[in-house]
Amino acid sequence: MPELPEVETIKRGLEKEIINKVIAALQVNLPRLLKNITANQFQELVTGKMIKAVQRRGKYILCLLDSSDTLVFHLGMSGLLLYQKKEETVIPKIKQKHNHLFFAFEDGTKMIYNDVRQFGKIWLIRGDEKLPELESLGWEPLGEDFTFAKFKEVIQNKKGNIKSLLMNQKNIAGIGNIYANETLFYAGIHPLRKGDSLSTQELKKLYFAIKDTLHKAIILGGTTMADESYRNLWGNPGNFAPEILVYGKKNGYCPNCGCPLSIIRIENRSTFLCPDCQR
DNA sequence: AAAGTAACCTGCCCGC
DNA sequence: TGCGGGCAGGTTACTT
Repeated sequence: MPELPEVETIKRGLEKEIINKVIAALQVNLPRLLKNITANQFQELVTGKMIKAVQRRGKYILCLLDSSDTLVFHLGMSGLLLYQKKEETVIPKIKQKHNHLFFAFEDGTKMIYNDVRQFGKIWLIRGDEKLPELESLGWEPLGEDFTFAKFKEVIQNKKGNIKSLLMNQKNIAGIGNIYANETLFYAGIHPLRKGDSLSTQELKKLYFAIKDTLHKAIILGGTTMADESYRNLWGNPGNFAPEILVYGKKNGYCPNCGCPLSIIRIENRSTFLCPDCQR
């Protein structure tokens, strides 16, 4: 589910709601989600701690605690973080049986980690210990230091297809299937083109497509497809879906030239493209 | 070195 | 109505 814009939206929600809140109680219903710590240790190290800051790196959410440990979430395909005030109504479409982690704050509010498919992962980084998953991440696509020169450097000498290069988190952190499809369509580049075959002009188009698309998707609160799987902290859908031009458009037509879109599979992921506009 | 496949999970949709 | 197959916004490990 969540790619950079969705994760950023959740991160911004968390900044509004949980900064300076103390985790009074904790309930772990699915210990398997905890990756570098046992449920007992997790309880011990997180209970009573205050959230001092929230950050995003790629598709990861980091909650910095006053103990100098860091709580890290990766939402996988279907993970949700939901915030609830005391007796607030539960969001009907979200099934309570997939609530796997409960963080109860001192003020009576709570944060729930819900995940239908259970591909999400949670870590507790102790002090200044390093988490390999974070260390290996590539450029932050909306970062100021991610210049066109850096983008070109990352792509231009690679032999793999451009879609896989975009989705490889070691190159750029945060692009998933939706935004890879969309940005390649914007740039008019066929997803199977090799990285080292792209001209400077093509790379430039793609670079700006990435910056613009991700930026716009964040402004609109991310993408919630018809199945409504993605929700923000308060259970509301994002508004980028109407802006989507090719992803998920089975039997759809190119908004540029009107010809039928094709679907191919790359690394076992559905890839939507216009065979005419993307070359 | 790169590309393909399977695995981890549950749920939904479609065709028969 | 039910069943089976395929698919879903991610990542990793293993095989060709």
